[in-house]
Amino acid sequence: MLSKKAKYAINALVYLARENKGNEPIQISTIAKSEHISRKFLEAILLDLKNAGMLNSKKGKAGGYYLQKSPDEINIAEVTRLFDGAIALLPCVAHLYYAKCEECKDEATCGIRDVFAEVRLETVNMLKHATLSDIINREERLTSGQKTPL
Amino acid sequence: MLSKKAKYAINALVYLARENKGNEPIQISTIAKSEHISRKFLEAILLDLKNAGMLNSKKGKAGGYYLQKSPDEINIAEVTRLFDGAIALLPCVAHLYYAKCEECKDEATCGIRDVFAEVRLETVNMLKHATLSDIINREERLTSGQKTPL
DNA sequence: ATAATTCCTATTAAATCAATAGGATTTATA
DNA sequence: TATAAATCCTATTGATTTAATAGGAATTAT
Repeated sequence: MLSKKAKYAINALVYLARENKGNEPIQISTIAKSEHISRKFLEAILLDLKNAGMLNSKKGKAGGYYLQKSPDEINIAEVTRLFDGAIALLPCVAHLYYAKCEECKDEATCGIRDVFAEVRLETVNMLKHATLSDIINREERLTSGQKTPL
Repeated sequence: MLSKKAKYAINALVYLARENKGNEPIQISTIAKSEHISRKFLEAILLDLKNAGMLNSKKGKAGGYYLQKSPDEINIAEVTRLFDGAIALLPCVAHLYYAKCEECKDEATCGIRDVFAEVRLETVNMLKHATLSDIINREERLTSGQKTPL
């Protein structure tokens, strides 16, 4: 399961991508109210997103947060990695967070590893394609009741 | 990431499927040594697997554990669910462990949910096909250096 | 009877998670 | 230039989960 941090981060990012066409700063408390997130908790989350380069902020009165990158350049893979670490289900198949399974005898011939390598590959692939733009497209498609045209 | 319990359970099951063709009971301590797992910890894990119907045991002297179902009827999806709960990354897309995202406004039109529903579907699909037999096949293929024939 | 094994319950130490608290810093604007 | 309103930063906390450990009860082959 995703952590609450990761989930709230995604919700906040999608909110900003949806509501903030002009890129004027939006306050933490506005996002917190709309998305039903504790303001103080969200504060820390948005700061992390800023330090990761996805958001930028304006300080002081009339300050707030806005997207630093375009909505099709921010994807769910990088957000979940930022808060929850590896996407892989086993450390030995992670790329950015690789670690050896201490109990493993031979990584190269491990059938379990082989399974989870495939799972990781597919998952990362799907989450990388899930950009903020993509998510908003899905919202619109679901809202209007359309199906994917194919 | 999988919990250690889930990982150890998979290792133990694959061990039993590989080493235990005659289905005579194998002792906990034998598996623990081979797979580098704490004996006491493995004890609890194997008991859970027994209660879930995947293993059976013989008590007393010369007792031990053996597979209750055939190796192609035990898959990684059910093992990880047993120890780690839902495979889904969001509660709202889980099937067996469904729960509402409290902060969600409308599940039916949520683009985030839509993404994670796809991820879950693919993951469950892959993990269901990853049976003990399949894993041992992979081991053999990897050991002999063959590629999948296609 | 004995030894060897699984079965069962309880406890624990450490880590992680989800949040809260409080104030420092920055900035628009009256 | 004072004030209000916002982000920024550090520290703390309570609850939960994880990964084990401990100790003994029950069972069974020899």
